[in-house]
Amino acid sequence: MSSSSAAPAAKPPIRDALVAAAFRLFLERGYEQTTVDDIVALAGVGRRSFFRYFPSKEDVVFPDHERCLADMTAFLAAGGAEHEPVRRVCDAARLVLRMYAENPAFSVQRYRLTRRVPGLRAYELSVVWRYERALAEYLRARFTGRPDGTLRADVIAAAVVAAHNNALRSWLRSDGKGDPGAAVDHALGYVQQTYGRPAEGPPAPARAGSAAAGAQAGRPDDVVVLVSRRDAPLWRVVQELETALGRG
Amino acid sequence: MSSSSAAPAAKPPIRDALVAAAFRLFLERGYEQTTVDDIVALAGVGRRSFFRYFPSKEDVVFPDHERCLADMTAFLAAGGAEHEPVRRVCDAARLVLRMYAENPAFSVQRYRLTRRVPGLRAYELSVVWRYERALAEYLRARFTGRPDGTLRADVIAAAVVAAHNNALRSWLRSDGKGDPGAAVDHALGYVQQTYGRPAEGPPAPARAGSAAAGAQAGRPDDVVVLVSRRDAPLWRVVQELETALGRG
DNA sequence: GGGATTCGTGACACTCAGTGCAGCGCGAGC
DNA sequence: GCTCGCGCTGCACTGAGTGTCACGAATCCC
Repeated sequence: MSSSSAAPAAKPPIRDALVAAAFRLFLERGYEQTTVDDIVALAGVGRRSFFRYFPSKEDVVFPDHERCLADMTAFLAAGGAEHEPVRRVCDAARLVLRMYAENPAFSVQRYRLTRRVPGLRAYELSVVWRYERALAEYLRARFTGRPDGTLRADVIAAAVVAAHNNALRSWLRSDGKGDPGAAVDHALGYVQQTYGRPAEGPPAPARAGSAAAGAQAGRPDDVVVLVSRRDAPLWRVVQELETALGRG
Repeated sequence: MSSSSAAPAAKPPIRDALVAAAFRLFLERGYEQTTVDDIVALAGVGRRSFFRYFPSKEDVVFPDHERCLADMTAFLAAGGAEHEPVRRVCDAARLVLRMYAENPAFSVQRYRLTRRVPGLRAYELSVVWRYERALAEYLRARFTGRPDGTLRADVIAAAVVAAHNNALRSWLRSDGKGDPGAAVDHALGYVQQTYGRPAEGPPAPARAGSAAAGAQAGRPDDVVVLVSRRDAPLWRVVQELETALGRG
């Protein structure tokens, strides 16, 4: 997937032009110092068109969250009861990370913007809240009948979002260097270990005694679970890890 | 009510008049159907005075959150290290409940309002976010030095807020009947039982990030579970492993 | 006690986000 | 060719939020 080129049917070039013009100006002179008229002037379109593509000025800063949210709800709706629920919502959260990781430079710029501008921060909160609600609703459905179903669902959803954001933000603060996936996996692993029951129904795919390796299927959420004794020498663990990953 | 007389030191009767007029109109004809001019006309003050007391139209709906937030930060700053941190933030969360419980009728009306109006919901999110940040900052300070200090702090703060809100909202949905304190205690008890160590003088010995491990004694859970993405770079996995083991 | 100061308030003017509406170009179909 | 539909534009309007100035009352200083 080379990003741009080709694309015989880039349906809205005007939308992209608006995003590009907006970010150019936002970074140049700041968000609040830039009016919608400035943006449309630079993009070369009419002012009314801006609001046809984005319901508000804030929306242009998060042009793909709506799609990502739809992806997440679809992902949760599709996956039935085959997987352990906590693991499922963790995987759903990884979809958000993937969107951020697709454009590291863009994500970092946006992060700096949202940190400085209170209005954008508030907007981002409402976006995050919708993700959290999607996760919570899924968990509520899976937890119906349990003693504290909705409470557990809400708390776990909040924990997943907080862990995801903790790792994501630390990656964004480091200017998008390194692998955000590992950090998010680590953070979500913490939550999963806290709330997830080890196995249920059909067990999670990759389990093993000393090291696990489901080899096949390059699914993006393909993870490895390594179990080791705490007092094992580090070099031994690493060696085992290499074997499990099939590298080295 | 002979209004005038009495009240030797009701410092801002005008502020209260604005809140009263605003809620009267909001409930009568809706939030967005009410303009600031309508409010100031009913309150009998100039339009400019409204924005002197409330920075925005949304703020008039949450007239006491600023004070409550100040109370919470003071509470957290005052209480030193005598108490167990998780219990401390749970107690801090109860301050918010107390504020809601002081005026049940008002709280219920406001809840119905914020549920219907997206703009108010977004504003409330930003308020809740500030509470959560206060709790998280406190926990971060208490967790400095621990393996995943900031991660744990953020996750626990989010869990506390989610549990609190779960109970609070269920109370608000029931029109403020019953005792909200009991429900919130139950919800916070769940979080406290999940994250809080039963008692502590000196900090807990060794806990690992993605791994559970009481350090000493050949307890059967004295193992490390590492969850990682299959395609993560090896050096990153090793780094994570070191963190989890508490070495490095 | 009288004049200067300060502070809270009101009134006017202005910017800018967001919306409704009417017109205009442009490709598709009968 | 004419029309229908669609997307874009321009224009006018509402309403939130801000800067500024004028007025009145309480205060302070002499």
